Amino acid sequence: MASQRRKAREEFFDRLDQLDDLSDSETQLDTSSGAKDALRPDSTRRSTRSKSVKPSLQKAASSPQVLTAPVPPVTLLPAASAPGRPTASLKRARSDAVPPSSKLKRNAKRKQETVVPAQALIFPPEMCFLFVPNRGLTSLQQSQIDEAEKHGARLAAEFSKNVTHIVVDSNWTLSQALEELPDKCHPTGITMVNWTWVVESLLYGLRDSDQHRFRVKGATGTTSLHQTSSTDKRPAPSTDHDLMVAEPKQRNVGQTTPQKNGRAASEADPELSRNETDKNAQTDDQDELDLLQKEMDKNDPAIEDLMEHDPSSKFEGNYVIEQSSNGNLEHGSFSCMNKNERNRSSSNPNQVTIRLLNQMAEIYDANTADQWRARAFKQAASALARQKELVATEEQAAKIRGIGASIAPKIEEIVTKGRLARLDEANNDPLHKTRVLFSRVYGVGGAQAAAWVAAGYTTLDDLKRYVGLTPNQRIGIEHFDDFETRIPRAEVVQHGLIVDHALKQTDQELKMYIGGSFRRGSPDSGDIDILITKEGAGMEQIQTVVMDTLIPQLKQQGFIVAELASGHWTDKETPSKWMGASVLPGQSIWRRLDILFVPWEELGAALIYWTGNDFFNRSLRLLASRKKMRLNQHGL
DNA sequence: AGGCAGTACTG
DNA sequence: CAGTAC
DNA sequence: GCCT
Repeated sequence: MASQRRKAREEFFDRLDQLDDLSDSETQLDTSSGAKDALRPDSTRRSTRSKSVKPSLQKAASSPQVLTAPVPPVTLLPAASAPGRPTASLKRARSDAVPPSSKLKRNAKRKQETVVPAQALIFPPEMCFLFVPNRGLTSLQQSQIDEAEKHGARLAAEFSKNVTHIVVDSNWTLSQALEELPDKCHPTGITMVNWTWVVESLLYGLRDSDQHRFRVKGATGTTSLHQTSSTDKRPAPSTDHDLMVAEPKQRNVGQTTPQKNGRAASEADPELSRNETDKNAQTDDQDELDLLQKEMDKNDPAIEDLMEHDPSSKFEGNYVIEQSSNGNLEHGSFSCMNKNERNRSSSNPNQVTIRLLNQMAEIYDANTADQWRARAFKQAASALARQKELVATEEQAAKIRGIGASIAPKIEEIVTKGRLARLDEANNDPLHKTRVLFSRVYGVGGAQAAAWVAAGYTTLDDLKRYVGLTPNQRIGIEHFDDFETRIPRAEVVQHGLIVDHALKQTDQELKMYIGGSFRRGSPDSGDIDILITKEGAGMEQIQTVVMDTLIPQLKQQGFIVAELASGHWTDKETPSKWMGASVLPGQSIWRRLDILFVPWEELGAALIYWTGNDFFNRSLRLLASRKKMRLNQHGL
């Protein structure tokens, strides 16, 4: 029995290995494949969590290390450099060597590494930074500069010929920055970047400075002030595949990624379905990012090495056998088996339809009894998001998986009339609208919203006066707009840095990962998910450190402004997460922050879960359950 | 007709 | 436990 | 509401 189960699990992983082949070294799929070895060893350990690690778990326990091995550890966020492209790293680990091509590059760094032991050189020695301003810095900025220095940054006290990079406070404009510089200085040929560039480089390795998000406010990118990035790329051309995250999605829009069976690919982002602002995302970054990607692929032979060493090929046989013995599990039924589909958001011709369908979903979502109908609308919308052509007729629509007899005509209606009667109907019903509004409050669902509407409340202000609010709901109302505002990627990084900074003061060995849509490469996120782990540590240990030290410290410094849920100890269970809100210094907008306590052995499963997206997770779990297994955030 | 992911936290 | 969130 |  036990061996059967093990075998079944092996097969499951073989399928995941197979996915490596389908996956495109970006987003969810490689996360799962990279994490799978960590996941593999034990599923029952939850009950034995506090016991010592069994020998069979060694692989799991060491897996993140293995993943990290080929790249120099980044001290600021040590773990960050590992699993971003787990597929790649895993493959490298399996072939037991750094690919020759990247060996060369890394050897070039060896010298400095001995000078700065245990530190990864991020900034090559020829770079010299002038920070603007360089006085009156916040302590956070100061610590970031220190960190940069530890990673090879040379700092200039004032402007000189040696300066290669001028790093400007992200809130400063170009003209403000220029005022800080000596009159005569005309920084031609000097790269001007904003603070984010340094921060992201610290986190993920040297970033290409020639990207929009690193541009100094008010700079036009092509001025003489903004040198091209070629000099940046030379010293460390391959840093990108050390990322813990996918690059922002839009970059690959131009790439064609043929589907296995003509059918559309993965489900859409939750972001996509929940928030249409996503869809207007930076078109202007696309070309740039696309070019960057091509450039990197071209410049980085390591990528080809990885392809050659692709281990998935050896599982081909298994895959075929399994398929024939499991006819039901037709490949196309599981979105988690599909390659990530890019080319959705901005360029999708079905945008209007998608938006309206998602509004339908939101309406049904506000009604607990209609959760499945809501789910169907969301899935239909995400199916449309994968279409490359406009779906205009009922017949076209009905052919798409996930769109059936009821939604298909609605799609035609939307395309021909530009509106959906059923939706207008709901929107014209004030009670309906109010219910939807209320259910958007954090801590309020369909049941509560309906009850309040029934009780005659009509506005959020009404609710504020209502005494029966839970503390969380009150926060949800007070910060209704805050929590609905998307968080730019750069700000997610800032939150991560602050947490990491506090973390390091507590225990150098604590590691953190930013998960969620950030990890999938989204240009913005709805909330911030931070996983905290430590080699060899169990849930209790992480929980204790975080709750006793980290959270209080972050509260004290005014970063954490609210606690929404922090769990409680029971006989058997250790709290596994903390949920709350944080604010960046000098800002006022509250952000939803989740901190997850991840036992070292569960890192693989946790990364799968907390990278998502939702549809991917649900699909993968469904697949597991069809195979008589269960997948959750702790393991398989 | 029955399933649709699986778990954690609050009150 | 129901409701809510992830 | 869709799929099996």
